[in-house]
Amino acid sequence: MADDEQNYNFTSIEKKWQEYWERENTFRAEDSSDKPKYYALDMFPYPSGAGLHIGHPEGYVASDILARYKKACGYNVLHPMGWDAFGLPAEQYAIKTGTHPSVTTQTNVDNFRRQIKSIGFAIDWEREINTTDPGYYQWTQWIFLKLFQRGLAYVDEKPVWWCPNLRAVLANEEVVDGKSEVGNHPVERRNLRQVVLRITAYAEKLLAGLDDLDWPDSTKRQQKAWIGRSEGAEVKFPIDGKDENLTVYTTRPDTLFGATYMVVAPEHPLLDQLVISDKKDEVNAYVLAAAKKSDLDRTDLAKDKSGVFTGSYCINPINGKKVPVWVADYVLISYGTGAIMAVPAHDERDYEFAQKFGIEIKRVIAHPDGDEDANKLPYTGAGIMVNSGEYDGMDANICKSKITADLESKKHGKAAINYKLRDWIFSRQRYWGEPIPLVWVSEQDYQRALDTSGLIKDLIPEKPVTTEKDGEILYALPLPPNDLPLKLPEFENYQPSGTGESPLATISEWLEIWFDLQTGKSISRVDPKPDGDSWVSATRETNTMPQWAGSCWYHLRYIDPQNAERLVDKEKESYWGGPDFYIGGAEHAVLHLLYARFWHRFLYDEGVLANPEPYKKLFHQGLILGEDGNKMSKSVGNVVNPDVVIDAYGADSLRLFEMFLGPLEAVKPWSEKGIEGVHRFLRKVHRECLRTEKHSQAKEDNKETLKVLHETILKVTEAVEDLRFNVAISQMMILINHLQKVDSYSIDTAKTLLQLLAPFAPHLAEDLWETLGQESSIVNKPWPKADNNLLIAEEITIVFQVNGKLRGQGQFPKEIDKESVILAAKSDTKVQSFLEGKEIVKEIYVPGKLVNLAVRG
RNA sequence: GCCGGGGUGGCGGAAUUGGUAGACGCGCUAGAUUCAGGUUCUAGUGUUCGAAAGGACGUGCGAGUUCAAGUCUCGCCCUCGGCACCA
Repeated sequence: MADDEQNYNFTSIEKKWQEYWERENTFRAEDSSDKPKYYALDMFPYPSGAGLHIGHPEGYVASDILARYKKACGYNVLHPMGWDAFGLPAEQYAIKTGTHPSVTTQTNVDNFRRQIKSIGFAIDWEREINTTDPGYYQWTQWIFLKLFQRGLAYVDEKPVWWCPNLRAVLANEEVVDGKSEVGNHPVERRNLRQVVLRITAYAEKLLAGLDDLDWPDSTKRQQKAWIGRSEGAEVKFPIDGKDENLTVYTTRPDTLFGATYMVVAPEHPLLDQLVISDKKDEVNAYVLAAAKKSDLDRTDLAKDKSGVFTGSYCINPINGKKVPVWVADYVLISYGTGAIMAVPAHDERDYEFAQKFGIEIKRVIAHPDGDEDANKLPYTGAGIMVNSGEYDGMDANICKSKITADLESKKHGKAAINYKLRDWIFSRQRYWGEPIPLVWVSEQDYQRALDTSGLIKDLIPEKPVTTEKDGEILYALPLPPNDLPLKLPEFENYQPSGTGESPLATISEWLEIWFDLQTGKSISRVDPKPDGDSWVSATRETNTMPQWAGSCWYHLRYIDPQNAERLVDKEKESYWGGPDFYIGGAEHAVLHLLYARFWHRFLYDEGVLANPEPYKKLFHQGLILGEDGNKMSKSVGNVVNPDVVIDAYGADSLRLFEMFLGPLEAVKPWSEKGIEGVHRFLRKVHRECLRTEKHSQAKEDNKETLKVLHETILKVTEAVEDLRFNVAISQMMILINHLQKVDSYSIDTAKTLLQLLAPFAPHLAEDLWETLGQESSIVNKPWPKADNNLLIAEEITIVFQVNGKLRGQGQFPKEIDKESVILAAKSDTKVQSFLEGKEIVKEIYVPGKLVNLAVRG
């Protein structure tokens, strides 16, 4: 290596410029500006104790390159960072060690911030947010109260994982192979009181809103499938011998004549009435067995159908025929009406079931063409109606609406739309989450609240939210918004309550309160009851919110992180709008991205926001695997720590390499050798830019240099716009390889290269920019523009093909005509050797590119 | 099972969207610099036949369209994701 002064000392360079950017507030986003705005958002991390993983920076570097590029293009750029810091690991750590989750969280956040800063991102750190700050979750609670007020929150019993040994509710990820992750104890499904959000009320809006989003198609498809809209009909089947109907939902009303039996879910409310006394024991046993199965068991054991005949019959409304009613767990209570009409001839599951239990299979749709498969059942395609009375001969698809209309006119049914989407269980029986700002009062006190004019009355939903506790019906009342945040109480014991309730249920001085029906003020019942009739005794809601809550609206808070009056200032929101670019893992394709769209759309409907959709442009970065091609994991021991990489090669090399690995969206393995390659490239840039003797003697560049330079400007610009950073980097490598080879080049060319490199390797670019005699930071220098005139060479190479195979080439002036080129091709000796004894049947000329002579013989 | 990506050198990946396949990087070979290692530089590097000039073959497999196919069409194989009894 050359002497020390010439060394690329990335450690000191990176430290120097990180301090400079912080001191100068280089990346502060201005709230009002004449410039157009650009808002680049990363999915914010959960600050785990393990620290930053090599996968985190991949997305952050991508958004940072865009942020820096847009800044150079003259935009007012917002690139913020924050912490999604509520969640299970901090609580589990607290249970184990007694350390308060807020302490753990603070330590982890500090570590994450240090690591992220060490990579040199163009982040406006004044806008840092943390979902566990009361000043933040105050507004999470505020949004919840809005949802509550509009009747979009309710309370219901819902099944959750319960571990009798741990006496605690477990999250899905705490259950591994049907056992608790901690201690390997058996777990079961158990119904517990849950707060639920009515996201299904937004199914149609969430579906329709997808159309205009610039998102990966696969993500849109997943959301569509998750919402699962289907069109069909609800059909009423009178129960034989009873004055009652069994209502089913079907997407195939055209197959109604083929309905030879019916199935109700084991949880169906009419099941008791349907079961005849002879069958009671058998059905009860079946229902009990089904109840023990989790959703997963019921769906996993897909192959073998089971069920029991109830002994009852229904009347098919279309033809008056009697059909038996069965109970089977392949029908789910949560979808449609919890009951189906089974058409074995035209549905695979019904077919399998009918085969197994010897039930009639009646074909009602004929195969449209008479090939060998024409008689094969089940047949689920389209066709012509048969065995269907007056409908015979009609096209089945057309018949769907006709039969539905006919049923409707006889009041036997109606057209219906169904969704797979379920309401969102919004409560967790945990400590480390946002407290839900509701209190529970008696029926009389609830009535009084309705009759008492004051703050609370206006915040109560039209339909009361109730729950049953110890045989008494309790009514939910909201805390007033101006009393938020409802803070998590300080607390020493994080052990589960043992009853399935949150640990908060054990803190009686927090739980039991005096509540003012007029103002919503509350104080602990440890204190004496205040004077005044409107004070009543109440208990707080002890559930907390799920981790999703804080991430449902954080994109808004970055716009106005300190605002104590509103969740976001309306003017600022209309200036910044939503993120112009949002990047994060594909694992959030449905849950986070759907929940956030729901809240955002709700706030828009409430007039709080100006835009209906939060994330216009979305991108998923691909996973970075370990060097062995496996997913990085501690147990395999293939985890790469960014701190170690930065120590060895510097942040610029890390940034560059994460982008050079391959397409941003692709899954790709890490490579130690590979990072050495990009590190060499940076060293080469460093060395070449400091070779003053080489560019001081040249005021101008030769034509070839200019061509390569402007090609590079063009390609890097296009590649950055298209998020093809790997291609941009290889083009910069081509340029530096060229500069290294020529005897001299202008200092402007070196500076242009630095500008192109700056978004990728900002520290080195800044440092060399300064060394080359510039006055200030490179980040605000306007992005270079390619000169198209310099891209066109005076001489062009045209290749000669015979029958599509390359046989020669020639240099021509760029204005050359077709005839001359073809003549030249034919005179080429090598081409001639392939033409010998053959007849030319066609001559193709692609201007400026190639000649192809098609020959025969 | 259904839906959706993807199969290009020893490896990561390029290819102006039908027009010179393998850019760029890694690795490897040889040489120069060096006491040596590292660094840096030069040349080479798809397979195969050939001493060479050059030829043949070549983008998972098989067909097809075309003057021309990694790119378009059809069939198949493999692989990676997502969903999974949704009536």
